[in-house]
Amino acid sequence: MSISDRKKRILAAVVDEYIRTAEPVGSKHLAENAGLGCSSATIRNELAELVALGYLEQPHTSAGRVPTPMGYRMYVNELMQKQKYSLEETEELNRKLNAKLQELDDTIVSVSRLASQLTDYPALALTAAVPTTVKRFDLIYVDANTFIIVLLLSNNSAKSKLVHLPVSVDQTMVQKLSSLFNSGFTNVTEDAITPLLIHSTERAADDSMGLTSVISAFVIETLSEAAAPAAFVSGENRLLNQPEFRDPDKAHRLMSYLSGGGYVLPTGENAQGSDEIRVLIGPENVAEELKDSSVVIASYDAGDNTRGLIGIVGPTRMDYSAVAAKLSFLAAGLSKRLGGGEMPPEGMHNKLVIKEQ
Amino acid sequence: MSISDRKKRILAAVVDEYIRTAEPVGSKHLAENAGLGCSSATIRNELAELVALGYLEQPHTSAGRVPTPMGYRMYVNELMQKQKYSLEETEELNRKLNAKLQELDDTIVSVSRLASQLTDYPALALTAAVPTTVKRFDLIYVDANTFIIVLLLSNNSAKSKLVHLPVSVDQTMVQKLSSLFNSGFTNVTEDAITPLLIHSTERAADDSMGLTSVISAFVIETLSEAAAPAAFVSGENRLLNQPEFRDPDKAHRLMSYLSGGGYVLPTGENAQGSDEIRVLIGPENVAEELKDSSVVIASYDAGDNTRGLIGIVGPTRMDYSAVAAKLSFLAAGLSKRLGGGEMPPEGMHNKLVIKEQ
DNA sequence: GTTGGCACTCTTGCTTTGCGAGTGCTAATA
DNA sequence: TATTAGCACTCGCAAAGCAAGAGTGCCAAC
Repeated sequence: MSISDRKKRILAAVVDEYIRTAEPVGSKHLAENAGLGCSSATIRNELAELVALGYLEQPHTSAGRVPTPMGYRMYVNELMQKQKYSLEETEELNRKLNAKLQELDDTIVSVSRLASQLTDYPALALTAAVPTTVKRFDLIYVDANTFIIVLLLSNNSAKSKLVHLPVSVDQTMVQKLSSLFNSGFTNVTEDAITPLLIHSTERAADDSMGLTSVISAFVIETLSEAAAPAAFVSGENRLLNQPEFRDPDKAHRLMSYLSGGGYVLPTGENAQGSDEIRVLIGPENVAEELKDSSVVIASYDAGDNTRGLIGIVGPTRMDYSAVAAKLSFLAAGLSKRLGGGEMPPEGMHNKLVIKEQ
Repeated sequence: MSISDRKKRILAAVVDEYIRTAEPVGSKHLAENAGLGCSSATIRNELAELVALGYLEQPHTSAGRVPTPMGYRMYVNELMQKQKYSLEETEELNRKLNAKLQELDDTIVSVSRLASQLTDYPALALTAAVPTTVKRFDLIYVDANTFIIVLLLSNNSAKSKLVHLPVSVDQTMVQKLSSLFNSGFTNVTEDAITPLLIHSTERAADDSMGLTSVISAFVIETLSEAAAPAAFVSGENRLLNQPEFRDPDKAHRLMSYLSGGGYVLPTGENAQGSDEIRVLIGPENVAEELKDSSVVIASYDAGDNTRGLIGIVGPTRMDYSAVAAKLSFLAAGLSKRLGGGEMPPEGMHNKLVIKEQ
């Protein structure tokens, strides 16, 4: 069912104002400031209907109106003004992003931190879950008691570990193991590495010192670590900036839920989705702890046809527009760095596609 | 100046009770519950003197007494009952610690997390600052455009990085570089790797493709990363459990200070100190943000004659005794794992040495 | 030096009260 | 029929007032 154009304008004005001030907004204020061209009485009538329709509610008789989750939904889907960044702002963002992206290793962590900084809400990041394999093995003989395992992974990273042994190994044994692992343990995922395989390798190498199991343990650990989607949370404490979290108990509940890990982000169905931003408003969230918060999620191309997620948590009274724009920008930046994606061309990254849940 | 024995007993009772309840404690309550064997009137006289001496204060006339930082200091130095763990408790702690220590990599992070969990205060960890060098270089030739750099560091860890090149290199060049780096870049600290050294290596290798600079950049980055003392904070949000941080602004201030990094821990002078626990009470802290909080710090043996720090932040009304015991236990566990230290024998790890600041 | 007693102080929580914001309704108007 | 002005009404909120209770300081007696 559609609602009149004027109702939409009024609803948008209410949401905008409420986002700004966190105070219920009244008819008089709208008449004076929203430029709707009608009197407060008219607006009152419209507001009453919007309440009846479920888009707004009043905390109590004779307070102003406050958006319901349904009201936010409508706002996000249809009414919200898309943020446009000026050239300078784009450059500023790019500068910040690039500064973060310098630090190679934990790109996602630092981008999530940046997201939190930019939005002043807590941020979450979920790395893509990619089935990973070992592409190549190297064992570097250091001395009789020491060698280094080097794994080249299918996600194009190299992992290494120094192994110290109580017994001595000779160089030929190291070479034998190296070639055995290269033939038997490459290009298979973690679950293909069975105790059976390990055992047969051990026999083939004539290894009585447990080297085989040390190496395979490292392989298994590395693969599972690389494959598991890791979750990061940053800036939890920014919640305390929001008036709706002035109650320390409430804040604490959500914060400990957040630092418990990012189960917040729906891990499924992020395979396809492209540049769209997903918004989960209040009760749309599955987790009980999030029932009166909102989550905004962007997904990024993590390479290998996989996608990771980056998101923001805040009160339902969230600046959806600004948050969506920023996340979209960051996700594009991540995609560019990690996947085959491209930064959206100048002035285009504001073309957000908001997908209804 | 020393104070009477009874005053000490009263002071201890006040601090204990205040730690427990966070409420100012009155004379009547002490007379009834502290087992001091004298009447409330007597206690009132003593309390008045303790106030005059600066160990206690009253928030306002006719409220109970509250310890001053000086009062806490006295408590920590002389009065506090050392926590003793029963056999079961020791085992429980050991079990938890060992569970954490399984996860190899970020031992310190997980121990700091455990510390926060156990104490219900935010925890900090600072890894030891060790000048690190490369002991050995390996370059693994993967294909014409790809090779892996493997560094064996003086702290007995191996670091690796996959390098992808736009141009092709032949295997002999990789070998040449490998031997050059092994002779020129090993056993020197980061600051010995000058642009001059890099440049001369580049010429010696006849490298026109910038391989030398890629490799040396990785070396420098790895060394500085390994050498820099990293700081971790966990469980900031537990602050919100403390009544003194019910004011969201206050909590927020401290929390963002904390997540800004662990500049909280005095990094210097941790070289020698052994099993002692250091306590910084309120204004004894240098950082403005900590002036009405307390910090408890234990140091652990991180091997190579270096020591790291692990600490707890909380209100001055902190359960010093419990915190000190737990930190001491964890530090001993870390020392055992990382350094040459030993777990204190059964029933001995309660022998805390509290060092005055 | 210790204790019981007592008047005094000051916080805290509760209830009361007045105010103002904002509404809903009605009647007049375009 | 849609809009507007006017007005009475409701309700939350903050200031004010009040009673209770906790704790003190002091004094006189032991």
